[in-house]
Order: sequence, then structure tokens, then C-alpha cells
Amino acid sequence: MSVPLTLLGLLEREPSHGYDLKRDYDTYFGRGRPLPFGQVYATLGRLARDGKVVIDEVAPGDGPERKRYVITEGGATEVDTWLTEPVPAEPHLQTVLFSKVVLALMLDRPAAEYLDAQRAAHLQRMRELTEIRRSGDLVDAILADHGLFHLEADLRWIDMTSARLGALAAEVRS
Amino acid sequence: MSVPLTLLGLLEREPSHGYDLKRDYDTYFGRGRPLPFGQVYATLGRLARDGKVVIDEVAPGDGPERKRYVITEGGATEVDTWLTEPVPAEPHLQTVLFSKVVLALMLDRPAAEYLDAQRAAHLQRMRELTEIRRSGDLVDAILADHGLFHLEADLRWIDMTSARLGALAAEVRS
DNA sequence: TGAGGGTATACACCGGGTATATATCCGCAG
DNA sequence: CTGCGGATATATACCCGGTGTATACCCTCA
Repeated sequence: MSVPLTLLGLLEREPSHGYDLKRDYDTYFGRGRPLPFGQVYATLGRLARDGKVVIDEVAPGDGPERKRYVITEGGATEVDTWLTEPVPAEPHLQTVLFSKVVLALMLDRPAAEYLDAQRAAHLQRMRELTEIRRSGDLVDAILADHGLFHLEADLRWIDMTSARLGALAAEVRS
Repeated sequence: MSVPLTLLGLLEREPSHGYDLKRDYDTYFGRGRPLPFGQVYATLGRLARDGKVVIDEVAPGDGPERKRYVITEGGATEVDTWLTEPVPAEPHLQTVLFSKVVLALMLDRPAAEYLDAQRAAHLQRMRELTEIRRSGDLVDAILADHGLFHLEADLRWIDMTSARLGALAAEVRS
């Protein structure tokens, strides 16, 4: 989730090098989706190129040499504005679910069946997330709640769209 | 929203060429976010390279020559499986909102204030979407509902997370 | 002593997104 | 009748983020 800004944020906490940054990211934000090494160094390279971080020193560590990255003033202000400004709230008015429904109607496919299948998949995932929330730690619970709330939102939308399928079909085929 | 598959789907309806595909996309799926021309031709090029479509004929039209793209059997089955299989249901357990909250706590920023600002931004956008739903056509209404449901989900999450901020801070700073 | 595992980085590739350049035809103002 | 703007139509080059793989170093232990 916005890897460049997150790494920059971790660097505002304290200077570090790629390998440790990856581990910090994984423990705090990874949650089963560890950050690939390649992405760490590619991102650090771009941050350095854009003046958001600088390489402070190259020192030998436990193994090969390590490059210590330090955030710059520009990088710090970028983190600050990112944290301060709210994330854009559903600006797009577009969704994969909707695209699929419209295309299904266009191509004379059983859109209602597709929506039923989607509902079943969502319910299945909600059961999984409920279990995670029950058995996991606080962070897992918070993230599971996020997923659950959004799955519920999708379910409401699926139900409402199922009911409006006829009207939508008329609109699409016009 | 998955532009390649959507264009492929439009091509399953009938063979067409880039310019018209862009217009179809905009009328059915664009909703204020028109598809840039560059993306159309780049995507068509990749689809052709991967054997999902073929160039049927090059003919003069109203203006310069047009390339007529036709979907192949492979492309049609791809559309079919895309439509048939449900979209993955919140598999990631990651979110920008969560990253921001954790980073704010790490950096001793006023996370509660940030959440308040986010709540305000969401409420503002909900008012806009409510107006769109009221005044727009059916498609606008359906898409506005989708946005509204998800904004509500975020609001619930924001409230719940606000209440758990203390416990989360303890976890993060450990 | 040399094989394996942990530490640490670099490189090459790909897809999607974006901006810009280019070419053709038509209508119409001068 | 000329040439200019606008609609039609496509191509190209670039960037970012994501992914996989190669490389190098050091330590431990059989």
C-alpha cells in the first residue's frame, strides 16, 4: 500500500538500509504479503534519484557492505503532507464488479448467476476473515474488520444491483 | 478497471478498431474518466502480441486507415473465464488508511486528528455522491451507491480504529 | 574445508498509465 | 481555390511500480 511513502515513513523514524527496511515493512505492514527485495532497492533508488533520501555511508555489516539511507528535508515534508492529507475518497466512480455486470448484460450472459457466485465468494471470505479476527492479534483484527466492512458493502451493492438488473439491461442494450 | 479485459469484452461483442473502442469504453465504463488513446493502442498491441486478438483488415475510413481488430478463440475464452470467476474478495489484508495510522503512531503524530480529517473528507464525498445518485441516470446511481457503501464501510472502520488507537499505539511502539 | 544459510544489493524485465507526435480527410473562411 | 482548424485514427516513447533472478559476502558446522 503505497510502498514508496511507507518506506520513506520508516526512514523518518530512523536511518536504515534496504534489508532492515524490508523486515520492518514486513512486520508492520506486510501481513502475509512480504515486500520483495527487488522492490525495496528499486524504490530506494528512485527515492535517492528524486532527492527524498541520500546515502549516508557505506559500511560493512553482518555480511556484505550496507548502505545507510537517510531521509532528506524534502522527503520528510513529503511524508508529512502524505500523513496530513486524507486519502482521496472514492473519486473514480468505477469498479470491476460493475464492468463485469455490464459486459455480461452486453454479451447476453447470465449476469444474475455471476452476481450470485460473487456473493458466495464474498461470504466465504467473510467467514475466513471472521476467524482471523477471532484468533489473531490486534493488528490482524483491525485489518480483518476493514476487509469485513468492505465485503459487507459489496454484498449490499450486489443485492441492490441484482434487483436493478432488468433496468440496467435495458439501458445497456440501447 | 481492468482495461485489457474490458476492451477484449467489447471486442467479443463485435470486431472494431481502436478509436471506436475508446468511445465505447468511455460511454459504458468511462464515467468521467475517459480512456487515453495511448492506452488503447498500447493495450491492443499487447493483446495482439499475446494472440488474444488479430488484425482482420486495414481499410480506409472517415479519415486515415483503420485497423479492424477481431477477437480470437483464446481471447474469447479469457473473457469467459474472467466473467465467470468472481473477483478475489479482499485477499490482501492491507490498506492505505491502516498504513497511515500505524506510521502516524510510530512518528508520534496526532493519529486521532488524521482520522478525524479523513472522516470529514469521506462525509464530504458522500454528500457529493448522494447528489450524483439523486440527479444522475441509472448507471450513475448504481456507481454512486457502490461508492457510498464503501465510504460507509470506511467510516465504520475509522470509528472503530479511533476507539482502539491506544491499544494499537502500545503494539506499534513495542 | 566446503556446503549451506543468513545478510545485503543489483539488474533485467513487464504491464499499465500518460503524454505527445503524426497522418489523413473534410468543411469552410477568406 | 487555398489553406487552416477540427475530427478521425494510430504510433511512439517514457515512467512507475511490481516481480524474479543473479550476485556477493560472511559465518557456522558437519
